[in-house]
Amino acid sequence: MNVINKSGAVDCADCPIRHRAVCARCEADELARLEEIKFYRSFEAGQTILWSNDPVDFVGSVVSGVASLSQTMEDGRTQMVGLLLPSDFVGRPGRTGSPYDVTATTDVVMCCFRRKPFEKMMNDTPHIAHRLLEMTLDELDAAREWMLVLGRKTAREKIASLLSIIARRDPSQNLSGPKVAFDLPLTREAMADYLGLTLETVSRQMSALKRDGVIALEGKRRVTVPDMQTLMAEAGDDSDGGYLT
Amino acid sequence: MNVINKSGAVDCADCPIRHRAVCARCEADELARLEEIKFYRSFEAGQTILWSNDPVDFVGSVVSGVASLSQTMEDGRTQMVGLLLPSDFVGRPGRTGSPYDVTATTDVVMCCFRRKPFEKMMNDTPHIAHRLLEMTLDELDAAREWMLVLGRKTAREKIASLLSIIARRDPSQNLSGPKVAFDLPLTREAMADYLGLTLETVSRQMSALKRDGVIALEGKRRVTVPDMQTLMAEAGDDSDGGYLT
DNA sequence: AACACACTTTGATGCAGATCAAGGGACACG
DNA sequence: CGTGTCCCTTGATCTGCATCAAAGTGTGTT
Repeated sequence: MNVINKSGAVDCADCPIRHRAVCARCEADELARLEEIKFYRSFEAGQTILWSNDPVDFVGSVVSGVASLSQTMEDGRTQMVGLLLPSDFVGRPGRTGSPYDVTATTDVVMCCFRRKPFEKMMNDTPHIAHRLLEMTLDELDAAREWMLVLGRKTAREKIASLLSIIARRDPSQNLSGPKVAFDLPLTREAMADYLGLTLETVSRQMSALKRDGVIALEGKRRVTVPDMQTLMAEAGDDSDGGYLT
Repeated sequence: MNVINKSGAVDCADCPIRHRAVCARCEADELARLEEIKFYRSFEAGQTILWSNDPVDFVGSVVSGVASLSQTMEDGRTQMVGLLLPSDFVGRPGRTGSPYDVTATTDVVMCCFRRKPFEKMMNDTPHIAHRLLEMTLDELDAAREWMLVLGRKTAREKIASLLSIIARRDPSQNLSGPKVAFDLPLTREAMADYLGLTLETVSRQMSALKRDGVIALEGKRRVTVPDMQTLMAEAGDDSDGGYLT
């Protein structure tokens, strides 16, 4: 089912997510302890990383790629409830399973820790627990921002909001100029599941934003945003970055 | 604007939320330190507890009553993003403001801690930080469950979901029998803001659930649920409590 | 008792997005 | 080279909820 990453053990010091993941605050000796309980796993695009309520014996961080958390009702309606980008954490210390399905939407590499020793370390060292609290509070804020999108925004605003978020979190951006370009890591259907729409509506609104010059498309996935301010205005967000009063 | 609670200092040992709030895990000496930095504040129904992005110098717990977190767009559309019941925590250590408006929906009493000393205590004693992490993870799960409601459920299912949640969290329930009764702490408009609907739709669906015998109403606010299983089926949730596989 | 005010209900109509349906482009594979 | 599989786009129609409008209920005030 899952392929052990061929690159094998990477030194934490060289890790691309070293300064943003749950281990960001760890000292050298703490990293050494983490190295002992860590292992890498790779997942191909489309693979399920874990099923809701299935017990698992690890927690971990996304090192590269994009994964998604989703919930499905009995009749098949599904809602994505989180997008996991590099450095995001998977699993909940103290629980043996996730209430959501976790799926790789692109190829994904994860840095996993065996659950029991990880929980022990959380109790021993405050750095990990503090960082996890900080990350969880950030995720809660993101989830609440998303509730506004789901509950009150129009289809066009929803699409613009999703594109803004992806653009903002894309590491390959130089945010100096207003112009921005990136690859969508999601199919139209995944976008629909994230936005509470149908894939047809997503497609139509993408076409509309393109027709209106808010975005440009090369192929299906490559998106260019000529002016980020315009996109954010379409999203219904505060016109500025939103941090000035 | 705000009235200091006449009851003055309550002994933590007698506090009604002692075992569920952020202080749940504290030892006697830690409680003593908290007592030194705590104070009570009361708010009347409808009062704003704090405005989004306004700096505040305290964090705290809801002791009694119900408050709500909400976000508002420039054009006035608003979405409630959290319901704060007794024991829930308000504020984020390390930040001076909340990104949401916090409003009292009923009369509310809060147990507040001055920010700086509280943050210091979080660093000194792991009990508070651990409890806060646990509570934040629970809130994140609740927010994600709500995303499914907002994104994928019909108006009728949304109403049934809200009623289920309020019934489940109401402390005055004996959950032995299938029959349950409670007072709605929310106006139709507040329900609409929570569910991403208009107040007219909320009213219509309440009437429909009543007509169909799923709920009974005495006055506008008192709700009786003859059979909790039926209500949960209407909410589109797994027929059981949802914890058996 | 009469009125004001806040909240709720109900009815009539319109529209955004869902649903149903068909077809197009890119890529893999025999 | 043809065929299958994914993914995406576009069109036609339908429908659930929003919107606009009016009237009902309960509570406090004078």
